[in-house]
Amino acid sequence: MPRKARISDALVGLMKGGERHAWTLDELHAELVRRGPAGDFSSVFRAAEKLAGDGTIRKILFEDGRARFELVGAHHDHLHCVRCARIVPVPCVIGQRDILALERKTGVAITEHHLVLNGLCRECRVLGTAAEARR
Amino acid sequence: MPRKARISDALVGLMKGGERHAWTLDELHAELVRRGPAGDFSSVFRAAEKLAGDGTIRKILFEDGRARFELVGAHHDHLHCVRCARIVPVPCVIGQRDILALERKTGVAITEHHLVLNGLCRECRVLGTAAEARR
DNA sequence: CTAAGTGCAAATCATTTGCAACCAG
DNA sequence: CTGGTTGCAAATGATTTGCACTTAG
Repeated sequence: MPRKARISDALVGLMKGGERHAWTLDELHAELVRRGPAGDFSSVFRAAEKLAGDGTIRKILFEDGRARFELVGAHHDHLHCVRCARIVPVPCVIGQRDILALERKTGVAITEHHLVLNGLCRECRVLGTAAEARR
Repeated sequence: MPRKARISDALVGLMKGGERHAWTLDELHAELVRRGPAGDFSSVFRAAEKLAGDGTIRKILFEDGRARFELVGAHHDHLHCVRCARIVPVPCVIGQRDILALERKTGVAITEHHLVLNGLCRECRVLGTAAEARR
């Protein structure tokens, strides 16, 4: 192994910090610049891609068209807060039973799922009303 | 209302044709060119955006990073076939009960969801094996 | 007339790639 | 040395926008 993967390590560090659950490349890069290790955007991109290849982190695409990265861990789904745009992990609401029933009914074979719930996170729910969120 | 929205009409026609469930802009444009009305790509884009604004169609983003448009109708979820890349509508497996339980448990407020199942559509399941799909 | 619809070219946005410079083992 | 890592610049790919032109009402 030649040269230390300073950016990769920093990324994992950030993500383990728990300040956010899912990070865009911009957020990762900005935070790296702010916190010190700096680094070029493309290096952040490559480090993230590599970590995703390793299986250390996972890349997910949301409706806003930007990819986000999160640490790989127990399966969970995501709430995309329409107010603060933050991604919040929530326990999975889809049962294996539901999947099996669907496979039987439709003839498809399912290997994984990706559920995004849109709404308000706990913090924003307190600040705004549900009606406001629908605007 | 000045001038007839020839492209918009053609798009709705295509989508009602049912040849596909969800269309990328490229697919819509290509089909328009092939079938006759032709039209510029940006016009297709604008017509689709407008229809989406109307509520006639819906825009969805998938993991491959391209937006797709589908007619608005009864709620359903989507199977993204990992073999033929086609989007297939499937009945929704998420119960209102599950959502309510999640809201109560986590304190979030959910207004809608977007579930993508990855796997094999019925046709591809016959051609390939599930093992092949996991590669 | 007049405003929505259209075409063409150019701009944007987020990513992705090419390539030369670097450096721990 | 060597091959993974980095920075900088330039290329992509999909989408979006600016602007002048067209045409149904």
